[in-house]
Parts: sequence; structure tokens; C-alpha cells
Amino acid sequence: MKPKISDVAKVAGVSPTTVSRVLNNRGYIGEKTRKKVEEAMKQLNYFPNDVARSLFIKKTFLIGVIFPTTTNPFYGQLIFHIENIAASLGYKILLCNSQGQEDKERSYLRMLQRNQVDGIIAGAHNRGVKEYDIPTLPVVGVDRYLSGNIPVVSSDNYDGGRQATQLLINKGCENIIHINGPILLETPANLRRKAYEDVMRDNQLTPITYETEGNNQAVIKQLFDENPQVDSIFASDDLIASAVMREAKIRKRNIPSDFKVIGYDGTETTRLLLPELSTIQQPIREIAEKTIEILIKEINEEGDSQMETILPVRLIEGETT
Amino acid sequence: MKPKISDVAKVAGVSPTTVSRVLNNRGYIGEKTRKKVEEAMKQLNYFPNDVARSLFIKKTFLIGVIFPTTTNPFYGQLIFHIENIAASLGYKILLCNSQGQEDKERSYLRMLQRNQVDGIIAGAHNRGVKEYDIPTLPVVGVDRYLSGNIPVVSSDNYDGGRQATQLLINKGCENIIHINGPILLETPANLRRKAYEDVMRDNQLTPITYETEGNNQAVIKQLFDENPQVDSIFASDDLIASAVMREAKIRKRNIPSDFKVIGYDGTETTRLLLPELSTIQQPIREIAEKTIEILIKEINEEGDSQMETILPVRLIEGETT
DNA sequence: AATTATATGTCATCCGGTTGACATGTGAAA
DNA sequence: TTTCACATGTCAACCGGATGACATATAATT
Repeated sequence: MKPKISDVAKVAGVSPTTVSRVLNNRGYIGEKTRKKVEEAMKQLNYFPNDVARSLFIKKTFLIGVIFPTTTNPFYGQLIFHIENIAASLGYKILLCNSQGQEDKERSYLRMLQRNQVDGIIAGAHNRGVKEYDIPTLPVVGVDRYLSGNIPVVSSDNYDGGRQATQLLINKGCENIIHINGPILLETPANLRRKAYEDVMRDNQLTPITYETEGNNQAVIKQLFDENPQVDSIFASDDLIASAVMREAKIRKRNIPSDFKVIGYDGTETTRLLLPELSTIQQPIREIAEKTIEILIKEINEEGDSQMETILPVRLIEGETT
Repeated sequence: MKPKISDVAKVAGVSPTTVSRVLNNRGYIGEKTRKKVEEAMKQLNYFPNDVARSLFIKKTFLIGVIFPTTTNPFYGQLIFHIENIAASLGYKILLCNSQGQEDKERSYLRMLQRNQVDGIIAGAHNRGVKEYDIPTLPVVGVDRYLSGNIPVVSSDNYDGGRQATQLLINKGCENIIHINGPILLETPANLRRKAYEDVMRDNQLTPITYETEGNNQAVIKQLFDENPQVDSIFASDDLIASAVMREAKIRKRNIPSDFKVIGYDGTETTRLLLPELSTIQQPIREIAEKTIEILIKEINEEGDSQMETILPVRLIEGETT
């Protein structure tokens, strides 16, 4: 059986209270007894039981993290930073891949509450999950409006969309089409599209948008078929941009002379695998930092943070524009 | 304050024991009381406290997962599947990104033990962390030997290395160079290299291997400089393969006519971003399934599973070979 | 009428650690 | 000599829920 505080006390020849004092640095402890206790812990290979501790102090140092999937390089990188920063602050991550399914998201929320997490970071992509409104449980959204009174951290999607569109226009494109994933009205990411439409109209151009969910390739084929005159595409993420490049090559469109593509996200993985792709890079690390900062402030009840945090994006000009 | 069982009992007009009986489906419960209790739980927004429950039943349904980083597409995808399968079995994931640092790995191990995880899945890349030998705590390694008595699950790295090398030879290559990440003697992944060397020698060819850690591009440049006659490269993962392709293009080597590349892993992300790359695809989902299967068997003490599980890989011939 | 399966309540104990109250015993400073 | 900071022990209560023992009561069977 695992050793407990009383076992350590026995071996060290002290009282359980003294062991607890050593563990928590409370009250007076003599140097020799502290040594004795520490040696006893080592000898028994004792680890304090954080479950018992959490029960009493009513704090678990657990943060629930809900995103669609770590398979996606953007979320993978974001979660990496979140976990990393959280760990440096003594918090641990309970990972949830909601896969964009509302029911999963709901059941994860229940699970996290049963596990008494101190807070939740959510960037899943479902609408209508109102259960996020949990009084007494701090929640922060990433790139997603979860509810009226939940803070959101995102990058400057409008500016990103603007820069991408403007770049294509500056390069002389006139038939620019936007393609994005499933529309999520409550998502700041939709501002990318809004910016695209605004910039297009400001330049007397007609915005055309295609949506894809899952099967990118089919939608892209359709897009090319229906718009033979298309000279450039602004894709709402790099994965879609990559699929566009692929289709363009099949159609013998020469990039960038004949046809231009710009993506969105600029993750480490994309930069490694597709360095030539022009893209709008999100400040993933900074998003993670800000998100945790706000969440922990909420957890510690240190006044309310601002409801919306918008971080700057960066245009990376590659060889596809 | 959060409602507890006794609050539910009061509202439902029953005893706490009865609520617990409803919660755990034990003993006799009448239909009407069950309804009453369930309604009271709904009304109070009651969630059972799993921390308290875990303390008593001495089981947390938590699995600690230690890998270098979710940023890497292979680990990102593997962790996705692990979490996914675990969730379907009622287990939750405590995520740890060790970043290949021994000290982090050690402190994560301590953290996981304090949190009373039921088991650990580790695929980090450090040698010398002997702390994995924890009696009473089930551990399974992925693509990594952690200790003599810890089961490992991996894909058939030797066969993958063999197939990759053989393919290049079949295509007429003679100056094939292998490039891999940091050497880890205790890692089954090293079998890729071993297979490469064996196949080369079997074909009267001289194996040459380069190692890279972190700065791929510099090592690759050096490789090309020192071996102008190189006609193909077998990279130990797709990210390195991508960097090789990039350098080859800079050096005006035409792929695949003049120069061939084959990678390793074949993750979803790589397939999307670099579909033309030939690669050896690992059965990531199956690795996750088998790993959890073995871990849970260990947790439930259902006899010992086999110490080494090797799953088949698949050659994907793209346009780079 | 006796038996039994069903239904619910009371009560105490346990899980492992934390904490406050209080007692006791040093040795050093006032 | 008194006072006090330092050091450690004992004890009980508590965190929220699980569980076993035992009592009681109703309704259905025999």
C-alpha cells in the first residue's frame, strides 16, 4: 500500500502533524526534524496525496482545456503553450478533444465540473452550448464567444483578413475568392471573412466566399469550376490553403505568377512543411499567455479582466503571393 | 457554495444514503424517489465531487500522458487518439509536454504520482529517467524502452526503415543517405536506422547517417556539401524530409528525377500539407488503441500483457521517389 | 398468517491530509 | 527569574462521498 503521512511520521519518529508542517512549511520546524522527515519520505518513497489535499483545501490546480483536436497544428501548438505556461504556475491540464461535437463538449463540461477543475479554457467550435455559463467556475474562451460574461482572447482576425486581402489586391489580383471552414457566427474568426468582404467592396470588387467542412478538395474543385477567372484565394487556414495549392497545380495554374494563395495561422508545423506559403501568422504563444493570465486572475478573484483581448497578427510573405 | 449530497437529500426529501444509492445504483431504489432525487440534482445543478469519490474508492480514472510536445504533428495526433479512446472508456488525460528535458519529465512523474493517476503513458525521449520503475503504478511506453519491465508499443520501425531504403534502391538510387533526430539508443525508432544500414550493406552500398537536433537546415546543408553525389535521402521523419526537399530545391535538384526523398510518420497534417511526399506511415490510431488496451489491463491487473507490441507500417508512394 | 423481496432511514467509519486549539518543553534574552 | 520565541505533540473536526450494519415499513407471495 502507498505510504501515508502517518507512515512517514512513524519512520521519522515524529507526529503526523509535524510531517504535515514540514510538507506545508507551517509553524516552527527544527532543522534536524525536517531532515529526519525528509529522509523518511525518501526512504518510503512517499508522495503526498493531492486528491486528499484537494478535497480539503477545495482547490485542485486543474485546468480543463477543450479544443476540437490536438491533431490540428494550430490547436496542438496552442495547447502545448497553454500546458507549458500552466505547468510553470503549478497548474495541470485535463485535456479534452471535442471534435466539434456539441454532445462531447457538453459531457466534457460535466466531467470537468465533477473533477473540480479550478477553471476552463475552451476554444471548441460549437454554437449553442450554453452550459459554459457556470457561476463560480472561471472560464476563458479562445477565439470564441462562449457567453456574454466570459472573457475571450483572440488575435486580430479583422486585421488579418484585411492584410491578406489587401496584399492580394496590391499584387494586382482582381478575382479574389475567400474560402473558410464551417461558419460560426459567434466566432471572432469570422471577422476574417468580414474584413475580406469590406476590403473587396472598398476596392470595387465583388466578394465571393466558399465554405468547406471536412472535404476541402471537393469544395475547392467546385470553386475552380464555377470561377475559371479566379486569380487568387484567401484561405481561412493554412490547411485549406495547402489544398488550394494542390488543386491549382493540378489545373496547371502557376503560383504565384498566374495564381496566388494566402493562408492563415502560420503554425510551426506549417512553416516547416510549407515554408513557401504566404500566411497570416497568429501569435499563438501570446494567446496562450494572455488566456492563462486572465483565467488565473479569475480563479484568484483579482477583479475582472477585460472581456475581449485582441492580439496583433503578422503577415508572412512567402512565395505564393 | 457548491451543493453536496446532503443538500440534494434535503431538497428531495430523502436521506443522503438514498441519494448515494441513486448515484451509484446500489441496493433498492423506488422509481418515484429516483425521480425526486434526479430532479433535486437538476434543480440544484448538482455535480458529484469526484475528488471526494476518488479519495474513497482509491481510483481517479486519470491517465498521465507524457510526450515531448503536442506541437509535433505525430504526437499531436497520437495524443488525440489516446485521449479519445480513453474518454470512451471513462478515463481522463493529464497532459504533460516534457520537451525532451529530463528534469521536466521527472517533475511530471512526481506530479502524476501526487495526483494519484491510475496509469501513465509515456513516449518522451529521454534516457536515464529510471523513475519510471514505479511498483504499483502501471506504465506503458510508446516507441520507447522505459525500463526492463514496462511494456512498449511501437510500429514496425525495422520494417519501415527496410521498406524506405529498399524503395530508393529499387528506384535506382545508389548514394542514399539517412538522416535522423537525436540518437536514442533505447528507442525502437533506432531500428529505422539499423534497417537502413542493413539493407544498404546487403546491397553493397555504404550507409551514411547524419544526425540533427533542432537545427535541421544547417545539418542538411552540411550533408549536401559533404556529399555532392547524394541521390536520395531517407529522413527519419516527415518534418526533416520537408527540410531536405527545401534544400534540394535550393540546390536545383529536381525531385524525383534527379533526387529522391522519403520521410517517416505520415501524419494527417503531413498528408494534407505535403501530399507529394513519399513516406512510411505509422498506424497512429492503432498504436493508441493498443497502448490503452495494455495500460487498462495493467490497471485492472488482468494478467500481464506481452512486453513488446509491434504494429505494421504502410508505405505511401508519393511523387518524391 | 408467515415469509420475503422491496424500499428507505439512521449511524458510524473510512479515504488521506489540513488545520486550529491547546499543552508541554526547550534555551536564550531581558 | 521571568518572559518569550522556538519546537513538537495530542486531539478533534473537517473536506464530500462510499459503504456496511442494522432498523423499519410496505406490499406481494406462499
